[in-house]
Parts: sequence; C-alpha cells; structure tokens
Amino acid sequence: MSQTHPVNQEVTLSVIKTACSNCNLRELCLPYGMSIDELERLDDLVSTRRRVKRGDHLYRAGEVFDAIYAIRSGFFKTDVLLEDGRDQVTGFQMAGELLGLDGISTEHHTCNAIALEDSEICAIPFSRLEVLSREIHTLQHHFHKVMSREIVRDHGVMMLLGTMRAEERLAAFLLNLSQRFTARGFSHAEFYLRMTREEIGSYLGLKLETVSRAFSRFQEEGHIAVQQKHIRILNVNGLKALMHHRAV
Amino acid sequence: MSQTHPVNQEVTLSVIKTACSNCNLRELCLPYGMSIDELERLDDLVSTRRRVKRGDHLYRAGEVFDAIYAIRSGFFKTDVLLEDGRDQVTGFQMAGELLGLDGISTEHHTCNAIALEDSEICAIPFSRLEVLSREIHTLQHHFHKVMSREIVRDHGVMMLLGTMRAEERLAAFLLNLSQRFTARGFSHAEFYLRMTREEIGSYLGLKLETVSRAFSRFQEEGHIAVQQKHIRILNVNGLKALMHHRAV
DNA sequence: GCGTTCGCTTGATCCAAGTCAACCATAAAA
DNA sequence: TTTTATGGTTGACTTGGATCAAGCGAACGC
Repeated sequence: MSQTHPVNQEVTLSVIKTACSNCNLRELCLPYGMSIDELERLDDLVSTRRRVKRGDHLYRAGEVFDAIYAIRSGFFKTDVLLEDGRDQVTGFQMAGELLGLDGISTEHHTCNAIALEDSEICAIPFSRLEVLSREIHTLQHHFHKVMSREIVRDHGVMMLLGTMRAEERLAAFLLNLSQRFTARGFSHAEFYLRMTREEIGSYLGLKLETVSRAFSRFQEEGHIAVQQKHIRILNVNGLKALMHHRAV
Repeated sequence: MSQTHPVNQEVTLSVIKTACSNCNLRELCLPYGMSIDELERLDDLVSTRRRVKRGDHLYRAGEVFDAIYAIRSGFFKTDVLLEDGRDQVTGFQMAGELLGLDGISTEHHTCNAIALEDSEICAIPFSRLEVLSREIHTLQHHFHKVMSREIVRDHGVMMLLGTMRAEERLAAFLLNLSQRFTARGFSHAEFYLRMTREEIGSYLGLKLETVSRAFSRFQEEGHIAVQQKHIRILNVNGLKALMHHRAV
C-alpha cells in the first residue's frame, strides 16, 4: 500500500474510530462501566474488525471456537440444526450484542451465525479476554453479567415457546424488538424487520402462515401497521395486553 | 454446644468431608480440572453447606442474588412466573450442577429454585468466586464453560419446544435424564422421576394428560416400563428413533 | 421492460394436543 | 382400618395452528 502521509493519517483516524474507547455502542456492549484507562487496554484486544455481507456466515456450527464477536453494526440470526434436518432460529442479534458465547463450553461453535444485512463485527479473542478480565474487575464482572443475561433471555424464550399462543408470541416478539431499537436510539414505534416471516416463525415455534395471519390480525385490530417488512406500532398497550391475553 | 474433645474431632471430620477437595462430585462440579493446591483454596470459599427440605425454596424470584449454589445431593426444579399467573419449569437440576447463574445479570434471582427431594447444597458467595477466579485460571475458565454450557442447554430446550412434537419431547427428556444419571454413576436404564407429570409437562410445554398418554404409548410399544415414578428404559435406540421421528 | 423468483397473504381442510370429565392408585391422615 | 388427598390414567370432544394450495406484489437479473 501507499505510504504517503495523508494515507497514513487516514489509517490512524480509522484505527481510532474502531477502538472501543470511541465506540458509540460502548454503553451497550462489553466496555460498559469501564474507565478510560481500562478502555484503552480493551482497545488492544478488540482491534480486529470484520465485514460480513448479508447472507454470509460469521461462523458455523462445529467450527473451532476462539473468539466472541461484538456486533458493531448490522443484524444477525443464530440457528441450530438438528441431525434429522430440522432447524430453529435461536436468536436475532443487533448492534452492541455479543455472538458466540455458546462456543466457550465445548470450544466449538454450536450454532450458525448469519448476517441478515451487511454488518460489521469486532472479534474478541477469548483467551485474551480471559487474561484481561483477570486484571480488570469491571470487565470480568460485566462479562459475567452478559453471559447471565443471555441465560435469562433464553428462559424468556422458553417461557414464550412453552406457554404462549401464537398471537401472544408475536406480540412479545414485536415489543422486544421495539425495546431493543429504543435502547439504540431508534424509534420505538417504527422499524424495518430484517428477517423473513419464516425466520420469525422458526424463532417463535410457528409456521410462516401463522405469523402472517397474526400480523394481519394485529393490523385489522389497529395495533400495528404492516407493509411488508416495515412495521409501525400504533398501540403499544394493546400489544402488551395481547401478550397476556389468556392466563391459562 | 459441648466442647469435649470427641465432639471437636467430629466437627473437624465433618468439615473435611464437606470440602470440595474431598467431594466425590468434584469432576462434575465447579472444581473440575483444578489441582490439589487450588482445590484447597476453593474449599475456603465453599464452606457453607445447607439442607433444603423437599418442597422448600432454595431461593425465590426477586430476592437479592449474592451466591450461586452447587447441588451436593438431591434434586431441584427452577421455575419462572409470568405476570399473568402462567408459570413454566425452566429446568431440573441434580447433584454436581449449579443453580443461580441467572441472578448474576440483575443481581436478583429471576426464577424460583425448589427442592424436589430433601437436598443439600453448597453456597458459593459470588463476589468471592470472582476474586478467586482471577487468581486461579482453571477455575475462571471452567466457570465460563459452565455458564456457556447452560446457554447451550437452553438452546436445546428451545429446539425441543419449537420443533418437536409431544412424543419426541418426552423421548428427548428421558434420554437426557438417563444420560445425566449415568454420568453420576447410576443406572442409565432405571431411575425414579423426582417430578410429577405436571412438572414434566410444564418443562416440555405440554399438559400433564399428554405426558401421561405419551408414557402409556411408550410402554405399549415396549420402549419403557413405567410404574408411577419408576422408569425402566427397555429400548434406548427405540427412544432415540422416536426423538427424530418426523423430520417436518 | 419483462419474466422469474422470492416472500407474503389468504382460504379450506386436517390433526395433534388441549380441555373436560370420570375414575383409579398410592400414601398420608384420622 | 377407613378416609382423604394427591397424582396418574383414560376417554370423548374441541380447537389452534399446521398443512395444502392458490394467488399476489416487489425486487432482481437479463
């Protein structure tokens, strides 16, 4: 590459921009709660940035695990494949969230992570994260919290799959998305779905037709406005009520 | 209490017996992979042993979290209660397994842990565990693996709830129990269920009648012998086949 | 600009599991 | 020993969501 001064400057700028210490997601992501000095030590670790094009795998089930990934921008899904060919989407991840925690257990990834739009991720080599988290207490503690939060989230999904009916599931799903978009500074009431009806259905344990019908019903009842993947929430409380419709 | 010599000796003996370094579950539990010296440092931490009677809570959702618990003996369930009164069993835990990991995230427990038989647990103060795991790399790494394993387990349950039909779920459940009993040195083919049909159903997202019917069907087909809570597995491969019966 | 593809919607029908109800078995209480 | 309570089984019926099928609209490649 050219080594002229202007280009070097540009490279430097770009490096600064990719550092955790300057990342506008740091309050959502791994750096949460860390001091300026501590952040600079984390920057060292998280130097590798990578683009993942829509439809491409970030990692695949079975591959050796050596890093977790923070989503810098974009949108992912994770899915698990059963031996008999059935598969299920286990989660949708957006900016500031971590991918790959499931791989720590066996040192192999146990699911596929696929970009649903062109995305950018920060790779965090796991063994180095363990070293650093021995030294930075806040990092250690926050990492534990993030793992625990993932467990709590999964319990919520189990609850949804085990006790809720179709419309309740979809209402819960929309409210969850809305809440996560809000946390990222986007509108809570209007967003684009990055995933298909089939992927939503897979995640919610429903068929795509059922998802589609539920969307139509919500629209008829004035809770939301749907136009393909564009969703506007017209009545949050209506959705919340729907979510707990039938206490069986 | 009496301070005579024999009694003191008994106390000492009892303390030695409760230490991780002498625990016969150490290969299944938190101490996995630790050296003798390291184990002795862990012993300090895990000094509190507690009995929990059948039906009693180890902790309740909403309580402040300050420790995780290793099951020394016995059997637990965890369940989550939704605002609208619905609840679901999120897991069954047996000797050597950890309880309470969900509480790290918010510093409050997010589920109830209830003993299904008279049990004994070791309390592990969490902040002290974090301190020690900064010093003992194997402890740190193993703890991360345990948390990750919990995430992978939950994905398995999501898979089960999202894609499997009733008989497949129950077959998977029985095989899972069998495998965990085996890992603890018990028969893989014969065991007592500690939970009711209703609790199994709640965990599997089914009604108790459906669970009961599936048991009867498995018995008719010669896969298992059921007598109340006593289960004998007669045909493991039959169950495995059942588990992947319909690749929809 | 046009055909092809992919994702979505909607309708008709079907079935697995839920619901309701009766009854049985075991264990604890009286 | 009988009574009561709790948990389990089984049958008859209902239903929510799956399945099958047709058609539509937007996006993309040629």
